[in-house]
Amino acid sequence: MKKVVIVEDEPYLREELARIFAKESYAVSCVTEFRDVSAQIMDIAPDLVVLDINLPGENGFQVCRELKKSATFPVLVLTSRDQMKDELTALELGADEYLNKPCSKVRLLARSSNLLKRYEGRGQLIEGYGMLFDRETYTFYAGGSSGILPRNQGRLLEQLLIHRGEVLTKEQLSQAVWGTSEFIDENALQVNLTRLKQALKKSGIEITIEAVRGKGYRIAE
Amino acid sequence: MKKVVIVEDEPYLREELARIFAKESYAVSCVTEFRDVSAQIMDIAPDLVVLDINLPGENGFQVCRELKKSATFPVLVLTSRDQMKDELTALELGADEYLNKPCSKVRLLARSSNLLKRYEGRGQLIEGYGMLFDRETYTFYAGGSSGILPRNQGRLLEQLLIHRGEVLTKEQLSQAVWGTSEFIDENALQVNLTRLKQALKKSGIEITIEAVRGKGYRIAE
DNA sequence: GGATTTCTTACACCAGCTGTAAGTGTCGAC
DNA sequence: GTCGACACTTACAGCTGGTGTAAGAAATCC
Repeated sequence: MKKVVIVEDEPYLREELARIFAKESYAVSCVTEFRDVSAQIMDIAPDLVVLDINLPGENGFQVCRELKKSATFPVLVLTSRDQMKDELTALELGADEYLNKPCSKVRLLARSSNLLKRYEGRGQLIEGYGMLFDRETYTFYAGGSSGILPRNQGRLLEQLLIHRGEVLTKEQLSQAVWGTSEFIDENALQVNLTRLKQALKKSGIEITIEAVRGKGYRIAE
Repeated sequence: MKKVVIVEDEPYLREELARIFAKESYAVSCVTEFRDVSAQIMDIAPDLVVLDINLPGENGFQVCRELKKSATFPVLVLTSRDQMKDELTALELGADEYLNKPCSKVRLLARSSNLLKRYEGRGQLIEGYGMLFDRETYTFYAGGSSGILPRNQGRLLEQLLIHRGEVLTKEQLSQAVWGTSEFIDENALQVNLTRLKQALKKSGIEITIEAVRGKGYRIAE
């Protein structure tokens, strides 16, 4: 069953949308507290987000931008602002669909299921730094082509991407690669990191892994 | 530079569309002969197709369906038939976008570049039989998870998917896997096919490869 | 400048993909 | 039904590519 989150401040319309999706056997959640909306949504980890742009407190565009930074699900913008400018902005920010209110029930559902179909089977794909990365097979997509990382290098990149920005200790990385932090051969980790860096460079992926002396490693911004 | 193919029978509108895209630095091709349209398009191998539904001779829906069987590029349906039914049909067939004529220049371009952005960096992904298949790395996505096929099995599946429905001779398959049809060891091919079948079964992919006695192999419908 | 940390390179080991071979199963014509 | 041709299965040995180890070079810090 697909999970959909509805972000809409007008209570009547929110309930109406919830009913429409519930009737089609979606699991529906609604955002009713309009602070840290993107964090709330990420916690739910839905398969689809229906997002209004005119929100009290927060700006819908901002929410969209934040979601699209690391989201693995599509965002459908549904709004009564029928300015072409808004449509362009939303699409520019990476929204997957933009519909004007009022919107017929069938169209909304058709577009929704179209989006879901397109995102299907992409559950474990991480997005970022101009590339897609499959956590299961360690396949990456960048610049129109794709490649595969060996298991160890893949696990390292996976950790670095998930905790992008943060510094990861060698213990954490060892844990991720070998499943244990006992008797860590620091050198083995080191060698695998070097190999990962080479692989990324060779594939034209612009990710710089930097050492933080005495602390660990992180992706340089 | 992105290649776009325009399929539109009305000459004036066709030129207008061509101009719009050319101005935005797309490489534009137009279909003017409305027979075997999908084959013509596949030959061009564009990054985007703009497709009218009302065509002389051929049905636009049919073209869309055929393209989406093995296309690695998005299809934008642009038509003056403003029936909701048509929109649903097109989306159902896998069209990536559906716009009504007349459509503002900016909206058309915005939606186009949005589609291109979404398909960017996805390598050569083929869709079909409830799965996605990457022709470069032989990674497949099905039922929410993913896996990798070894080189030979991947090449076999690739050929079968591209020519789905058709019967492929052993010579064609040997050619695809080893680059030569000279001195074909039929047994080697046979073994690899068996391995492929096992791999597909193990991954829960519902593709049945059937032998056509004395002719070759094909995917059973 | 010396100590500590990080990085590079080379090498031998091993898993998994590969083709070969030999044997079994299945189909269709007579 | 029987026979021959074709299709399939299984086991095995070779090879490629990912892996950890080791030893030494480079970078960084005090």
